[in-house]
Amino acid sequence: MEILNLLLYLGKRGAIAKPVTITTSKMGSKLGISQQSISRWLITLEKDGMISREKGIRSYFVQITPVGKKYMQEKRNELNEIFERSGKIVMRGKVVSGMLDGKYYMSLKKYSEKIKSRLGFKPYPGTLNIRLDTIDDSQCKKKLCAMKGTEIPGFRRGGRTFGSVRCFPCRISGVKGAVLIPERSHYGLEVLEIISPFNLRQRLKLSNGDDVKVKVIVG
Amino acid sequence: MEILNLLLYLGKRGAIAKPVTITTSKMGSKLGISQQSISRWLITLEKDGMISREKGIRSYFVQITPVGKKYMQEKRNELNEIFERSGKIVMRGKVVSGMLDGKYYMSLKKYSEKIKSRLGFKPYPGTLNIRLDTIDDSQCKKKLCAMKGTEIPGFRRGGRTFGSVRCFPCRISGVKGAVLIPERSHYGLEVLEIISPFNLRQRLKLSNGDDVKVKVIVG
DNA sequence: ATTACTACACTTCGAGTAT
DNA sequence: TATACTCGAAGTGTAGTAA
Repeated sequence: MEILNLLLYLGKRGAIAKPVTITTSKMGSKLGISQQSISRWLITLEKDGMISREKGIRSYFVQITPVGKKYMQEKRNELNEIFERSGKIVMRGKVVSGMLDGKYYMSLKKYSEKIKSRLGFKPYPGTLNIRLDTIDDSQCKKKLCAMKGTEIPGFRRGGRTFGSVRCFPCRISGVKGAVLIPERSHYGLEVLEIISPFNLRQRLKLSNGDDVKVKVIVG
Repeated sequence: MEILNLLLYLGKRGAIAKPVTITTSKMGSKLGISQQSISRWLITLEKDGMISREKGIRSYFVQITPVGKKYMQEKRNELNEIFERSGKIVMRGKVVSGMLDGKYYMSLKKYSEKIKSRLGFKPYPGTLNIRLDTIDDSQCKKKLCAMKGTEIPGFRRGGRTFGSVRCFPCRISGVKGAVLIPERSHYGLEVLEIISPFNLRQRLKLSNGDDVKVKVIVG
Protein backbone atom coordinates (compact mmCIF):
# COMPACT_ATOMS: atom_id res chain seq x y z
CA MET A 1 0.00 0.00 0.00
CA GLU A 2 1.28 3.41 -0.93
CA ILE A 3 1.09 5.59 2.13
CA LEU A 4 -0.06 8.49 -0.04
CA ASN A 5 -3.28 6.58 -0.67
CA LEU A 6 -3.88 6.27 3.05
CA LEU A 7 -3.31 10.00 3.55
CA LEU A 8 -5.49 10.73 0.52
CA TYR A 9 -8.34 8.75 2.05
CA LEU A 10 -8.03 10.68 5.29
CA GLY A 11 -7.51 14.03 3.56
CA LYS A 12 -10.66 13.59 1.50
CA ARG A 13 -12.57 13.21 4.73
CA GLY A 14 -11.14 16.49 5.97
CA ALA A 15 -8.49 15.05 8.27
CA ILE A 16 -6.10 17.90 7.45
CA ALA A 17 -8.27 20.46 9.20
CA LYS A 18 -9.73 18.40 12.05
CA PRO A 19 -9.88 14.88 13.50
CA VAL A 20 -12.22 12.61 11.55
CA THR A 21 -13.98 9.41 12.53
CA ILE A 22 -12.81 6.33 10.69
CA THR A 23 -12.99 2.59 11.09
CA THR A 24 -10.30 0.28 9.83
CA SER A 25 -12.71 -2.02 8.02
CA LYS A 26 -14.45 0.75 6.04
CA MET A 27 -11.13 2.26 5.17
CA GLY A 28 -9.82 -1.14 4.14
CA SER A 29 -12.72 -2.01 1.89
CA LYS A 30 -12.54 1.43 0.27
CA LEU A 31 -8.83 1.08 -0.41
CA GLY A 32 -9.07 -2.56 -1.41
CA ILE A 33 -7.02 -4.03 1.40
CA SER A 34 -7.90 -5.83 4.60
CA GLN A 35 -8.97 -4.37 7.91
CA GLN A 36 -5.90 -5.90 9.47
CA SER A 37 -3.52 -4.20 7.09
CA ILE A 38 -5.16 -0.82 7.65
CA SER A 39 -4.86 -1.31 11.37
CA ARG A 40 -1.19 -2.02 10.97
CA TRP A 41 -0.65 0.90 8.61
CA LEU A 42 -2.32 3.39 10.93
CA ILE A 43 -0.04 2.24 13.71
CA THR A 44 2.95 2.76 11.43
CA LEU A 45 1.79 6.18 10.25
CA GLU A 46 1.28 7.23 13.85
CA LYS A 47 4.78 6.03 14.76
CA ASP A 48 6.18 7.98 11.83
CA GLY A 49 4.39 11.13 12.99
CA MET A 50 2.20 11.40 9.89
CA ILE A 51 -1.09 11.11 11.76
CA SER A 52 -2.37 11.40 15.30
CA ARG A 53 -5.11 9.16 16.67
CA GLU A 54 -7.45 9.14 19.58
CA LYS A 55 -9.61 6.18 20.44
CA GLY A 56 -13.35 6.74 20.39
CA ILE A 57 -16.00 4.31 21.57
CA ARG A 58 -16.37 2.25 18.39
CA SER A 59 -14.03 4.10 16.06
CA TYR A 60 -10.90 6.24 15.97
CA PHE A 61 -10.50 9.97 15.57
CA VAL A 62 -7.66 10.45 13.16
CA GLN A 63 -5.99 13.67 12.08
CA ILE A 64 -3.16 14.32 9.66
CA THR A 65 -0.24 16.03 11.40
CA PRO A 66 1.86 18.86 9.93
CA VAL A 67 4.41 16.20 8.98
CA GLY A 68 1.79 14.27 7.04
CA LYS A 69 0.47 17.42 5.45
CA LYS A 70 3.96 18.39 4.36
CA TYR A 71 4.44 14.99 2.77
CA MET A 72 1.23 15.43 0.79
CA GLN A 73 2.13 18.94 -0.26
CA GLU A 74 5.50 17.80 -1.54
CA LYS A 75 3.88 15.21 -3.75
CA ARG A 76 1.34 17.76 -4.88
CA ASN A 77 4.02 20.27 -5.82
CA GLU A 78 6.03 17.70 -7.71
CA LEU A 79 2.98 16.61 -9.68
CA ASN A 80 1.83 20.15 -10.37
CA GLU A 81 5.25 21.15 -11.61
CA ILE A 82 5.42 18.23 -13.97
CA PHE A 83 2.02 18.94 -15.46
CA GLU A 84 2.22 22.72 -15.45
CA ARG A 85 5.57 22.69 -17.14
CA SER A 86 4.09 20.81 -20.04
CA GLY A 87 1.45 23.56 -19.97
CA LYS A 88 -1.29 21.78 -21.82
CA ILE A 89 -4.84 21.02 -20.81
CA VAL A 90 -6.22 18.27 -22.96
CA MET A 91 -9.90 17.43 -22.98
CA ARG A 92 -11.80 14.81 -24.90
CA GLY A 93 -15.46 14.81 -25.76
CA LYS A 94 -18.17 14.26 -28.31
CA VAL A 95 -19.59 16.76 -30.80
CA VAL A 96 -23.15 17.82 -29.92
CA SER A 97 -25.65 20.30 -31.31
CA GLY A 98 -25.73 23.74 -29.77
CA MET A 99 -28.66 26.07 -29.32
CA LEU A 100 -27.59 28.18 -32.29
CA ASP A 101 -26.99 31.11 -29.98
CA GLY A 102 -23.25 30.76 -30.52
CA LYS A 103 -23.90 31.45 -34.18
CA TYR A 104 -25.82 34.58 -33.28
CA TYR A 105 -23.23 35.97 -30.91
CA MET A 106 -20.27 35.26 -33.15
CA SER A 107 -21.99 37.09 -35.98
CA LEU A 108 -22.10 40.28 -33.88
CA LYS A 109 -19.39 42.66 -35.03
CA LYS A 110 -18.64 43.89 -31.50
CA TYR A 111 -17.60 40.38 -30.56
CA SER A 112 -15.97 39.19 -33.74
CA GLU A 113 -13.83 42.28 -34.16
CA LYS A 114 -12.57 42.16 -30.60
CA ILE A 115 -11.78 38.49 -31.04
CA LYS A 116 -9.90 39.28 -34.23
CA SER A 117 -7.79 41.86 -32.40
CA ARG A 118 -7.22 39.79 -29.28
CA LEU A 119 -6.84 36.28 -30.65
CA GLY A 120 -5.64 37.07 -34.14
CA PHE A 121 -8.44 35.46 -36.08
CA LYS A 122 -11.93 36.33 -37.24
CA PRO A 123 -14.23 33.67 -35.85
CA TYR A 124 -16.45 31.65 -38.15
CA PRO A 125 -20.01 32.61 -37.16
CA GLY A 126 -20.93 29.62 -35.04
CA THR A 127 -19.58 27.57 -32.16
CA LEU A 128 -18.75 23.90 -32.02
CA ASN A 129 -20.16 22.37 -28.88
CA ILE A 130 -18.46 19.43 -27.23
CA ARG A 131 -19.86 17.29 -24.47
CA LEU A 132 -17.13 16.30 -22.02
CA ASP A 133 -17.67 12.71 -21.02
CA THR A 134 -15.45 12.07 -18.05
CA ILE A 135 -15.21 13.81 -14.70
CA ASP A 136 -11.53 14.46 -15.42
CA ASP A 137 -12.46 16.39 -18.53
CA SER A 138 -15.02 18.45 -16.65
CA GLN A 139 -12.39 19.15 -14.00
CA CYS A 140 -10.20 20.50 -16.77
CA LYS A 141 -12.95 22.89 -17.81
CA LYS A 142 -13.39 23.90 -14.20
CA LYS A 143 -9.71 24.72 -14.11
CA LEU A 144 -10.11 26.86 -17.22
CA CYS A 145 -13.09 28.63 -15.66
CA ALA A 146 -10.91 29.62 -12.71
CA MET A 147 -8.28 31.11 -15.01
CA LYS A 148 -8.19 34.52 -16.53
CA GLY A 149 -7.63 33.80 -20.21
CA THR A 150 -8.17 36.47 -22.83
CA GLU A 151 -11.13 38.63 -22.02
CA ILE A 152 -13.52 39.85 -24.69
CA PRO A 153 -15.53 42.60 -22.98
CA GLY A 154 -19.30 42.72 -23.18
CA PHE A 155 -21.39 45.64 -24.38
CA ARG A 156 -24.89 47.06 -24.40
CA ARG A 157 -27.08 47.64 -27.39
CA GLY A 158 -30.70 48.70 -27.50
CA GLY A 159 -31.14 48.19 -23.78
CA ARG A 160 -29.85 44.65 -23.98
CA THR A 161 -26.66 43.54 -22.27
CA PHE A 162 -24.24 41.24 -24.02
CA GLY A 163 -21.97 39.65 -21.43
CA SER A 164 -18.23 39.38 -21.54
CA VAL A 165 -16.50 36.21 -22.69
CA ARG A 166 -13.14 34.74 -21.82
CA CYS A 167 -11.18 32.87 -24.48
CA PHE A 168 -8.46 30.24 -24.26
CA PRO A 169 -6.57 29.62 -27.51
CA CYS A 170 -6.60 25.94 -28.34
CA ARG A 171 -6.09 23.30 -30.97
CA ILE A 172 -8.97 21.06 -31.88
CA SER A 173 -7.76 17.97 -33.69
CA GLY A 174 -4.81 20.13 -34.68
CA VAL A 175 -6.87 23.03 -36.03
CA LYS A 176 -6.55 26.49 -34.51
CA GLY A 177 -9.39 27.73 -32.36
CA ALA A 178 -10.33 28.94 -28.89
CA VAL A 179 -12.39 27.67 -26.00
CA LEU A 180 -15.11 30.15 -25.07
CA ILE A 181 -16.12 30.70 -21.46
CA PRO A 182 -19.04 33.16 -21.47
CA GLU A 183 -19.57 35.18 -18.32
CA ARG A 184 -23.10 33.83 -18.26
CA SER A 185 -23.43 30.53 -20.02
CA HIS A 186 -26.37 28.26 -20.71
CA TYR A 187 -24.05 25.32 -20.44
CA GLY A 188 -22.50 23.74 -17.39
CA LEU A 189 -19.08 22.27 -16.87
CA GLU A 190 -19.82 19.38 -19.16
CA VAL A 191 -20.03 21.34 -22.40
CA LEU A 192 -17.18 23.09 -24.16
CA GLU A 193 -17.86 25.86 -26.68
CA ILE A 194 -15.24 26.25 -29.37
CA ILE A 195 -14.71 28.98 -31.93
CA SER A 196 -12.29 28.91 -34.82
CA PRO A 197 -11.47 30.85 -37.96
CA PHE A 198 -12.88 27.84 -39.78
CA ASN A 199 -16.18 26.04 -39.94
CA LEU A 200 -14.95 23.17 -37.83
CA ARG A 201 -17.76 20.78 -38.72
CA GLN A 202 -16.86 21.14 -42.37
CA ARG A 203 -13.11 21.37 -41.99
CA LEU A 204 -12.85 18.32 -39.71
CA LYS A 205 -15.80 16.48 -41.26
CA LEU A 206 -17.51 16.25 -37.90
CA SER A 207 -20.97 14.95 -37.10
CA ASN A 208 -22.78 14.77 -33.78
CA GLY A 209 -21.28 12.07 -31.59
CA ASP A 210 -17.82 12.19 -33.15
CA ASP A 211 -14.91 12.15 -30.73
CA VAL A 212 -12.64 15.17 -30.65
CA LYS A 213 -9.60 16.24 -28.67
CA VAL A 214 -9.16 19.83 -27.53
CA LYS A 215 -5.73 21.00 -26.45
CA VAL A 216 -5.47 24.29 -24.58
CA ILE A 217 -2.03 25.82 -24.10
CA VAL A 218 -1.91 27.62 -20.78
CA GLY A 219 0.59 29.93 -19.10
CA MET B 1 8.66 1.65 -3.29
CA GLU B 2 5.60 3.70 -4.10
CA ILE B 3 5.07 3.55 -7.82
CA LEU B 4 4.14 7.23 -7.82
CA ASN B 5 7.74 8.01 -6.87
CA LEU B 6 8.98 6.09 -9.87
CA LEU B 7 6.62 7.95 -12.19
CA LEU B 8 7.56 11.23 -10.50
CA TYR B 9 11.23 10.57 -11.22
CA LEU B 10 10.44 9.90 -14.87
CA GLY B 11 7.96 12.77 -15.14
CA LYS B 12 10.47 15.27 -13.80
CA ARG B 13 12.76 14.26 -16.61
CA GLY B 14 10.02 14.97 -19.13
CA ALA B 15 8.96 11.38 -19.78
CA ILE B 16 5.33 12.43 -20.16
CA ALA B 17 6.01 14.28 -23.38
CA LYS B 18 8.78 12.16 -24.90
CA PRO B 19 11.01 9.14 -24.25
CA VAL B 20 13.86 9.96 -21.87
CA THR B 21 17.16 8.24 -21.32
CA ILE B 22 17.58 6.64 -17.93
CA THR B 23 19.78 4.05 -16.31
CA THR B 24 18.57 1.82 -13.53
CA SER B 25 21.56 2.54 -11.30
CA LYS B 26 21.20 6.35 -11.45
CA MET B 27 17.49 6.07 -10.88
CA GLY B 28 18.11 3.72 -7.99
CA SER B 29 20.65 5.89 -6.24
CA LYS B 30 18.39 8.92 -6.69
CA LEU B 31 15.40 7.10 -5.22
CA GLY B 32 17.44 5.40 -2.52
CA ILE B 33 16.99 1.80 -3.66
CA SER B 34 19.14 -0.65 -5.53
CA GLN B 35 19.72 -0.91 -9.25
CA GLN B 36 18.21 -4.38 -9.16
CA SER B 37 14.99 -3.19 -7.59
CA ILE B 38 14.59 -0.43 -10.13
CA SER B 39 15.11 -2.94 -12.88
CA ARG B 40 12.36 -5.11 -11.45
CA TRP B 41 10.05 -2.14 -10.93
CA LEU B 42 10.47 -0.91 -14.48
CA ILE B 43 9.61 -4.39 -15.75
CA THR B 44 6.50 -4.34 -13.55
CA LEU B 45 5.46 -0.86 -14.65
CA GLU B 46 5.90 -1.89 -18.26
CA LYS B 47 3.78 -5.00 -17.71
CA ASP B 48 1.11 -2.84 -16.09
CA GLY B 49 1.11 -0.51 -19.09
CA MET B 50 2.28 2.52 -17.12
CA ILE B 51 5.45 3.03 -19.12
CA SER B 52 6.92 1.95 -22.44
CA ARG B 53 10.58 1.18 -22.88
CA GLU B 54 13.01 0.80 -25.73
CA LYS B 55 16.51 -0.48 -25.27
CA GLY B 56 19.31 1.88 -26.25
CA ILE B 57 22.99 1.00 -26.43
CA ARG B 58 23.88 1.58 -22.78
CA SER B 59 20.62 2.84 -21.39
CA TYR B 60 16.86 2.67 -21.87
CA PHE B 61 14.47 5.12 -23.45
CA VAL B 62 11.49 5.27 -21.17
CA GLN B 63 8.20 7.10 -21.69
CA ILE B 64 5.15 7.36 -19.51
CA THR B 65 2.10 5.97 -21.31
CA PRO B 66 -1.39 7.52 -21.24
CA VAL B 67 -2.24 4.97 -18.55
CA GLY B 68 0.65 6.14 -16.40
CA LYS B 69 -0.16 9.77 -17.07
CA LYS B 70 -3.75 9.20 -16.05
CA TYR B 71 -2.62 7.59 -12.82
CA MET B 72 -0.49 10.64 -12.03
CA GLN B 73 -3.28 13.04 -12.93
CA GLU B 74 -5.69 11.23 -10.66
CA LYS B 75 -3.33 11.60 -7.73
CA ARG B 76 -2.76 15.21 -8.65
CA ASN B 77 -6.47 15.96 -8.80
CA GLU B 78 -7.11 14.26 -5.50
CA LEU B 79 -4.34 16.22 -3.82
CA ASN B 80 -5.35 19.52 -5.38
CA GLU B 81 -8.94 19.05 -4.35
CA ILE B 82 -7.99 18.32 -0.77
CA PHE B 83 -5.79 21.39 -0.52
CA GLU B 84 -7.96 23.72 -2.56
CA ARG B 85 -10.99 22.84 -0.52
CA SER B 86 -9.22 24.19 2.53
CA GLY B 87 -8.93 27.17 0.18
CA LYS B 88 -6.58 29.64 1.76
CA ILE B 89 -3.69 31.53 0.23
CA VAL B 90 -1.58 33.16 2.90
CA MET B 91 1.04 35.75 2.05
CA ARG B 92 3.42 37.67 4.27
CA GLY B 93 5.13 40.97 3.56
CA LYS B 94 6.12 44.41 4.72
CA VAL B 95 4.12 47.61 4.53
CA VAL B 96 5.52 50.06 1.96
CA SER B 97 4.47 53.43 0.61
CA GLY B 98 2.41 53.48 -2.55
CA MET B 99 2.37 56.05 -5.30
CA LEU B 100 -0.86 57.57 -4.00
CA ASP B 101 -2.62 56.48 -7.18
CA GLY B 102 -4.55 53.90 -5.20
CA LYS B 103 -5.99 56.76 -3.21
CA TYR B 104 -7.02 58.49 -6.41
CA TYR B 105 -8.69 55.47 -7.98
CA MET B 106 -10.53 54.39 -4.86
CA SER B 107 -11.98 57.86 -4.52
CA LEU B 108 -13.63 57.52 -7.95
CA LYS B 109 -17.31 56.79 -7.52
CA LYS B 110 -17.43 54.44 -10.49
CA TYR B 111 -14.99 52.15 -8.75
CA SER B 112 -16.05 52.51 -5.15
CA GLU B 113 -19.73 51.97 -5.87
CA LYS B 114 -19.08 48.86 -7.91
CA ILE B 115 -16.86 47.54 -5.15
CA LYS B 116 -19.59 48.23 -2.62
CA SER B 117 -22.07 46.24 -4.67
CA ARG B 118 -19.70 43.37 -5.52
CA LEU B 119 -17.70 42.98 -2.33
CA GLY B 120 -20.16 44.38 0.18
CA PHE B 121 -18.08 47.23 1.51
CA LYS B 122 -17.26 50.79 0.54
CA PRO B 123 -13.49 51.00 0.24
CA TYR B 124 -11.57 53.52 2.26
CA PRO B 125 -10.02 55.87 -0.32
CA GLY B 126 -6.51 54.51 -0.43
CA THR B 127 -4.66 51.24 -0.82
CA LEU B 128 -2.26 49.57 1.54
CA ASN B 129 0.78 48.36 -0.34
CA ILE B 130 2.69 45.33 0.82
CA ARG B 131 6.04 44.19 -0.45
CA LEU B 132 6.17 40.40 -0.65
CA ASP B 133 9.58 39.27 0.53
CA THR B 134 9.90 35.65 -0.44
CA ILE B 135 9.59 33.90 -3.77
CA ASP B 136 6.89 31.74 -2.25
CA ASP B 137 4.79 34.79 -1.50
CA SER B 138 5.26 36.14 -5.02
CA GLN B 139 4.23 32.74 -6.36
CA CYS B 140 1.04 33.09 -4.34
CA LYS B 141 0.33 36.41 -6.00
CA LYS B 142 1.04 34.84 -9.36
CA LYS B 143 -1.54 32.19 -8.53
CA LEU B 144 -4.05 34.93 -7.71
CA CYS B 145 -3.24 36.73 -10.97
CA ALA B 146 -4.16 33.59 -12.87
CA MET B 147 -7.54 33.35 -11.13
CA LYS B 148 -10.72 35.11 -12.01
CA GLY B 149 -11.74 36.69 -8.73
CA THR B 150 -14.43 39.36 -8.59
CA GLU B 151 -14.19 41.67 -11.54
CA ILE B 152 -14.76 45.41 -11.20
CA PRO B 153 -15.19 46.64 -14.78
CA GLY B 154 -13.32 49.65 -16.09
CA PHE B 155 -14.85 52.72 -17.72
CA ARG B 156 -14.03 55.75 -19.82
CA ARG B 157 -14.32 59.37 -18.80
CA GLY B 158 -13.21 62.44 -20.64
CA GLY B 159 -11.29 60.43 -23.19
CA ARG B 160 -9.35 58.64 -20.49
CA THR B 161 -9.62 54.91 -19.91
CA PHE B 162 -9.80 53.49 -16.41
CA GLY B 163 -8.90 49.82 -16.51
CA SER B 164 -10.78 46.99 -14.90
CA VAL B 165 -9.66 45.52 -11.58
CA ARG B 166 -10.06 42.08 -10.13
CA CYS B 167 -10.60 41.68 -6.38
CA PHE B 168 -9.99 38.81 -4.01
CA PRO B 169 -11.65 39.16 -0.61
CA CYS B 170 -9.10 38.70 2.14
CA ARG B 171 -8.28 39.22 5.78
CA ILE B 172 -5.31 41.33 6.70
CA SER B 173 -4.22 40.69 10.26
CA GLY B 174 -7.81 39.65 10.81
CA VAL B 175 -9.40 42.76 9.30
CA LYS B 176 -11.70 42.52 6.29
CA GLY B 177 -10.35 43.70 2.98
CA ALA B 178 -9.57 42.65 -0.58
CA VAL B 179 -6.48 42.14 -2.69
CA LEU B 180 -6.61 44.29 -5.81
CA ILE B 181 -5.22 43.05 -9.11
CA PRO B 182 -5.54 45.90 -11.62
CA GLU B 183 -5.71 44.98 -15.28
CA ARG B 184 -2.75 47.27 -15.84
CA SER B 185 -0.66 47.70 -12.73
CA HIS B 186 2.42 49.74 -12.00
CA TYR B 187 3.54 47.06 -9.62
CA GLY B 188 4.98 43.66 -10.33
CA LEU B 189 4.44 40.35 -8.60
CA GLU B 190 6.27 41.53 -5.52
CA VAL B 191 3.74 44.12 -4.39
CA LEU B 192 0.26 43.47 -3.11
CA GLU B 193 -2.38 46.21 -3.15
CA ILE B 194 -5.03 45.94 -0.47
CA ILE B 195 -8.29 47.79 -0.03
CA SER B 196 -10.53 47.67 3.01
CA PRO B 197 -13.57 49.43 4.43
CA PHE B 198 -11.12 50.82 7.00
CA ASN B 199 -8.02 52.92 6.95
CA LEU B 200 -5.75 49.98 7.57
CA ARG B 201 -2.71 51.99 8.56
CA GLN B 202 -4.73 53.60 11.33
CA ARG B 203 -6.79 50.61 12.31
CA LEU B 204 -3.81 48.24 12.54
CA LYS B 205 -1.34 50.94 13.64
CA LEU B 206 0.92 50.14 10.72
CA SER B 207 4.06 51.96 9.64
CA ASN B 208 6.32 51.30 6.68
CA GLY B 209 8.35 48.16 7.22
CA ASP B 210 5.85 46.48 9.56
CA ASP B 211 5.14 42.82 8.90
CA VAL B 212 1.61 41.83 7.91
CA LYS B 213 -0.16 38.63 6.98
CA VAL B 214 -2.75 38.54 4.22
CA LYS B 215 -5.13 35.61 3.99
CA VAL B 216 -7.13 35.15 0.80
CA ILE B 217 -10.04 32.74 0.81
CA VAL B 218 -10.38 31.14 -2.61
CA GLY B 219 -12.97 28.89 -4.23
C1' DA C 1 29.79 0.09 -19.25
C1' DT C 2 24.76 -1.62 -18.99
C1' DT C 3 20.24 -4.82 -17.54
C1' DA C 4 18.19 -8.45 -15.21
C1' DC C 5 18.45 -13.14 -13.51
C1' DT C 6 18.77 -16.17 -9.08
C1' DA C 7 18.83 -16.64 -4.24
C1' DC C 8 17.59 -15.48 0.05
C1' DA C 9 16.38 -11.87 3.75
C1' DC C 10 13.01 -8.85 5.14
C1' DT C 11 8.44 -6.69 4.71
C1' DT C 12 3.67 -6.67 3.95
C1' DC C 13 -0.37 -9.28 3.12
C1' DG C 14 -4.89 -11.55 4.73
C1' DA C 15 -7.23 -15.26 7.65
C1' DG C 16 -8.15 -16.57 11.96
C1' DT C 17 -8.85 -15.06 16.35
C1' DA C 18 -8.29 -12.66 21.08
C1' DT C 19 -9.56 -8.61 23.17
C1' DT D 1 -19.66 -3.92 17.35
C1' DA D 2 -14.62 -2.37 17.13
C1' DT D 3 -8.95 -2.97 16.98
C1' DA D 4 -4.94 -5.58 16.61
C1' DC D 5 -2.37 -9.85 17.59
C1' DT D 6 -0.12 -14.35 15.34
C1' DC D 7 1.41 -16.78 11.48
C1' DG D 8 1.95 -18.73 6.85
C1' DA D 9 1.84 -16.82 2.06
C1' DA D 10 2.99 -13.37 -1.17
C1' DG D 11 5.61 -9.38 -2.33
C1' DT D 12 9.82 -6.40 -2.22
C1' DG D 13 14.59 -5.67 -0.92
C1' DT D 14 19.82 -6.40 -1.96
C1' DA D 15 23.99 -9.18 -3.30
C1' DG D 16 26.14 -11.84 -6.55
C1' DT D 17 26.58 -12.66 -11.16
C1' DA D 18 25.43 -13.79 -16.21
C1' DA D 19 24.89 -11.70 -20.46
